[in-house]
Amino acid sequence: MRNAEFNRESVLRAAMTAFTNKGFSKTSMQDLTKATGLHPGSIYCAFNNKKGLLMAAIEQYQQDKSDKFKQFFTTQDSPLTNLEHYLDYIVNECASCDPTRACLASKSLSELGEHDADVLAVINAHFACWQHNIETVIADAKQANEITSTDTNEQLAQYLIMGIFGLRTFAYTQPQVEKLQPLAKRLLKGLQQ
Amino acid sequence: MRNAEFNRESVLRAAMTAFTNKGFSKTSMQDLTKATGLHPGSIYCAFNNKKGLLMAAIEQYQQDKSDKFKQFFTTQDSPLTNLEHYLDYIVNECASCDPTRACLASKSLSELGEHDADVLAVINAHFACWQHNIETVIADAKQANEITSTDTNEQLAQYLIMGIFGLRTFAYTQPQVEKLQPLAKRLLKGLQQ
DNA sequence: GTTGTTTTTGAATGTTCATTCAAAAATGGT
DNA sequence: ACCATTTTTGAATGAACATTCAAAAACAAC
Repeated sequence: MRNAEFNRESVLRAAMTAFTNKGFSKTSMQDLTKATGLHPGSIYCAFNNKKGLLMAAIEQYQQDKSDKFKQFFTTQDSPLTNLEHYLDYIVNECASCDPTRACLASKSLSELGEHDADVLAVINAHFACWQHNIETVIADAKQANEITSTDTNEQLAQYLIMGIFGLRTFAYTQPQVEKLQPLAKRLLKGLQQ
Repeated sequence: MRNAEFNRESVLRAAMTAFTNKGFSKTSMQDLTKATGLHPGSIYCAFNNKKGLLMAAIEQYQQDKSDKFKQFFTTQDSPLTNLEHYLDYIVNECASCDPTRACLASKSLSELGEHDADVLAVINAHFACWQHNIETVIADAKQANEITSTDTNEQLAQYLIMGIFGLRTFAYTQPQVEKLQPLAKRLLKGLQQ
């Protein structure tokens, strides 16, 4: 017996960054060995192949994003206030020049989702987790009478997810905070109808 | 002197489909020669290289989409009715299994936009054209008192574009019409606030 | 019909890439 | 301390790829 030397999480976060930067195809194994500090053989031993590393990275991404999400919604403020702060955070993320501002899941979905069922499954799991987290927040907001819509939590959560998808794509072409902010505000208002 | 034998538009539409299917990186020159019917040398003679063919294809895409758009808004119905029909069309497109349901511009943006200024310029031109077309429609709708918002046409157009971006991405993961339809309706309602 | 120019053809080129593998090193169990 | 097992190492492999190029064919102009 012998345990792997490397730290799995930090390797996966390095891979996450690399994949988010260049996309799956354009990220070479050489890029990945450089980013993770692992030699090719180690990567293949631990993750099977390049695709396996991507899938593991997306799973880590899900975990990290879910943790971050919950940070925003375990405060003493009201659900809707938290949601505003969450959207502010996303707007600033979109407007930043940090290469990690892109969503690894959306990017991988666009690149591979239609042609690779394995990757699609991991991505769908991520979005299902996200949707579930949002549904919980919406339920809380309804209970607090901050949302009075008669639509299901599922529908409202999907609307918000759609909006954030759109915000992210929009920001690729026009990343100015002063343009993104009003879009986010209008999105939030849409929850109330 | 000698004129090229091939029909430029149909070659570009074939390339469009190929690129939309697999993305830029995964579409090989072999794929492209098969799809277009041109030999490698001819492609390089006419478009410089693979990237040149992509850019020309995106320009053709802009033309085709703009034409299609205008079809929807040269009717005897009111602007807002036309807009509804337009969104219905997009919803059905998103829900279909046609590989061309993806947007070549968004897909290329996600894959190359951050790393290639040439491609980004062509994509930005496409979206600017689209935004301009939508602004015109919104101006018409305001004039017909179908939209009373005090926001600028630009802001409202950007909101709609963001929404359609989001709808498209959302449809990758949940392509059922019955889920997309309500999202589109809510999007339209958002124009009125 | 001849000439000059351009396109077409498709095999050849050289690079880049994901993956493999066998040897070496490291570790946990006893 | 020793064995069994696993990981690490990094050069080697073979396939896939974008691009080039020189010869051939097609055309327009006259």
